Amino acid sequence: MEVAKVIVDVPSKDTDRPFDYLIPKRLSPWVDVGSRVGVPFGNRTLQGFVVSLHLRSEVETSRIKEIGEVLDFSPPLSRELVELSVWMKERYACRQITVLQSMLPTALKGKAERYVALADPGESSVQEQHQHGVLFAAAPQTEGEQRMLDFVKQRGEVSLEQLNRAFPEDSASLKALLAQGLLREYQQIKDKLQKKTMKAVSLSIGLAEARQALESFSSKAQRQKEVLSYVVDMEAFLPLSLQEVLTAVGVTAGTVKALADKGFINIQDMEVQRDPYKGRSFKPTEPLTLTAEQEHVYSRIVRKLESRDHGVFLLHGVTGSGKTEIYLQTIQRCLEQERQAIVLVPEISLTPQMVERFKGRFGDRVAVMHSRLSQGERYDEWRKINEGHASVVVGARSAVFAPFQSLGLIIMDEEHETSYKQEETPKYHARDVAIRRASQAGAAVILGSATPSLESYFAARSKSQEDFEPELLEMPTRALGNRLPEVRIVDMREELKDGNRSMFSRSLHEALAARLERQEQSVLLLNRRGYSTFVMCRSCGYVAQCGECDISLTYHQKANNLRCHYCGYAAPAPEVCPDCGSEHIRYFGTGTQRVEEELAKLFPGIRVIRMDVDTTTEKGSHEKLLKQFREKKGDVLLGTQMVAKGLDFPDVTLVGVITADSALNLPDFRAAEKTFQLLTQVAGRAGRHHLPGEVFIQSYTPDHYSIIHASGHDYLSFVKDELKHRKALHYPPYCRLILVTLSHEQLTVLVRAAENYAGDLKNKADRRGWFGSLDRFSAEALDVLGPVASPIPRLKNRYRFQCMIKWRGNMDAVSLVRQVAEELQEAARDQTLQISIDVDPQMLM
DNA sequence: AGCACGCCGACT
DNA sequence: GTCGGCGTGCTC
Repeated sequence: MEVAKVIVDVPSKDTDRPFDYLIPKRLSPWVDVGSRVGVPFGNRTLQGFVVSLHLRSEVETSRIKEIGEVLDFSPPLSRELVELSVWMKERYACRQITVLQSMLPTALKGKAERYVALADPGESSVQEQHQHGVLFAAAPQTEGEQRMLDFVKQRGEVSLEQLNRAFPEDSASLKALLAQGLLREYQQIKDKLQKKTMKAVSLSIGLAEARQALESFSSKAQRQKEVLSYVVDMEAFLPLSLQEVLTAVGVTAGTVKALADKGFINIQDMEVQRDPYKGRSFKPTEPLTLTAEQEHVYSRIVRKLESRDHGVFLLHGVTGSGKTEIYLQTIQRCLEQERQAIVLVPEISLTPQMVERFKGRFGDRVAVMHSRLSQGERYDEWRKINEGHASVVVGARSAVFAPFQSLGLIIMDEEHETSYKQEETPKYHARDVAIRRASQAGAAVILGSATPSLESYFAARSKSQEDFEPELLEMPTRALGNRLPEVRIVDMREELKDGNRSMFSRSLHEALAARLERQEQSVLLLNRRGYSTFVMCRSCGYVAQCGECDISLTYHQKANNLRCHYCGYAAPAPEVCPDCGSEHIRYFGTGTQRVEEELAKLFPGIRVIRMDVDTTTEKGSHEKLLKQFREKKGDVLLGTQMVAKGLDFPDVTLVGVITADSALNLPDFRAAEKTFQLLTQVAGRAGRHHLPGEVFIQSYTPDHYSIIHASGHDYLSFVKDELKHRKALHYPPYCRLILVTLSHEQLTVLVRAAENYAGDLKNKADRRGWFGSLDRFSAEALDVLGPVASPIPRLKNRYRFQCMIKWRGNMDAVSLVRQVAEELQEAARDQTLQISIDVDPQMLM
């Protein structure tokens, strides 16, 4: 193996291909596919990933450089993941380096740092000396140079940054020393984050000796004596963290340091594994006896596991049917085969409760990964997996890249959740990546949901030519045998007609009152999406908007300001209309804060726990609020979607949805599906245990099929109705979508570019015989819609236009769309024209 | 993405 | 005459 192909850390079109590097002998044992390396590129040093090894290169020998350094003891990526990155780059039309980078914790995103060190004595600039005609030993010319040279000599090597700090404004000396060949400069990749270390205290003398020493302390060093006495007392727990000693004894670090200087104790840096769940104990659990229904499902999956073949299951189980127990027991089988398992969970439902179920069954072998962890914590969990100390990972989207060596099972809970789609590049869908990865590894996939996405369900049912055909497993009954709660739809138009202008219908009001009386708990859901509080002047119609993004500003009561949700712009809330000066400026929209106020008015003394983006920004606050509610410190849990996800409260007997249809009117073809999923999910929240539950859905469009079927817990009927709509309007699952968004600072330039794009694409597709209406009965078809202004027409001072591509068949639509985009960018010769491609978009607004 | 190379304006 | 503007092209 002489040559390595390396993808370097430059995310641009021209560099999105492997570059060849020689592997120097000294590094060859460390270089493998998946290695992270530092390589010279142009005149700088970059991080890169080895994607393949070869005996020779096609590139002219004189141009090839050597790999500079290998950055890890063992490759952070496996061959399997490198292969997966190639697939992802093509499928999602993005750069391979962005994919590779997103497979690793950000701590491993190294950047080059420049260093200065003494030059090797033999290599001093002999050449220059001869040019001067005399041979002389190179020596510093000025006092400044001498001082700098001594500085470097003392330290061995100094980062350029450090040197500049020590000798500000003296780049002349550095330049001279480099030119004379006394110093040399080089670059090294430095990781963003190091392993965490901790100051640890331990005894440096024997225990008996220490006890004796305690007697002889002078009265002047009483504090030191206390410290030593504490350390002796805690002898069984050595080494102690310095921090712990300081707080326990109540002294400063100086005191402990003095004690160390006297030779009684020593203080060292110790590497610590950050365990975010440290200090929490998890009650071990035993496998439960499966019901007949669960047993059936379980054995189907296990048979697949035993075969070690790839297979996908769609597990459609109603809330409470015991899907989690299926997960746990199939993982158990997987581990018995010496294979590992990934459990994907939507970010929002990755609560301690959730983690507990897995830690309880599999203990320390479980690693947890989610965005609430700090960068360092995530790195530690990742290392735990990479070093083979964990064999189960529970995590959000990106856990699909967990570095397991022999993966046996990937479970995706709440399969329909939109958060599985990453909205930043690479814009991948974890479901599709999971299936791809599993097929490479010969692993099984379980997609679990009470309300599977139409795409997955359709694929499972129709055995279509889609790229995956999950086997459908049904679990229609609740494991504990209790009934699904009764759901009542309340027609809010009737309420209004009868003069009730409150946001609570009379029946929900009554039901709430009854719960308060019986001291049972309630959950209230406000689906605020697309319904945020905005500011409008009733006199002139002025609406406060963000000047950069053309988006209505949202009112935040706590800070009393207006904010743009897209770019973060904030301005103080006006008291009079900035346009006409009128005082009739009003804040519109029903936010959780307003509901909370109204509740307090209607039910004095009511204890409301409010959960929304505003109250859950702090780390851990989400969990804290839920814990409070579980401990019955609140009568009502009020919140946005996040209260709907996977929560399980025994004493909740009432669930109220304040406005069911606020999401229904959004310009999104999945609006009905999302409404159905949300309602079904909240409906499942009530009465999971001994107490019967009741659900109220308030709506202004109570006849809508998504609301009616959700109230009947009738997934199949919903699917039937929804598929009819999708088919008629040519939407997934009857075709696939690609959303292309173009943006530019100047509207006219943008419009022309967008029109060119759509035109070029149509022409190219036509030439290949693909272009045509999806109406026509043909296996392959591609339609281009637009260009139109994006639902967010301006963002961060850039106008945005989009084209929607609908297509079906086995064609490579993505690469066509990408190719046309690249050609347009090339032709436009305009760096400021941006084109972004979203394959299988989830967010259309 | 950077960074060098390269060809035209306002200054010592 | 030179310093420097940023357009274009390359990086194994």
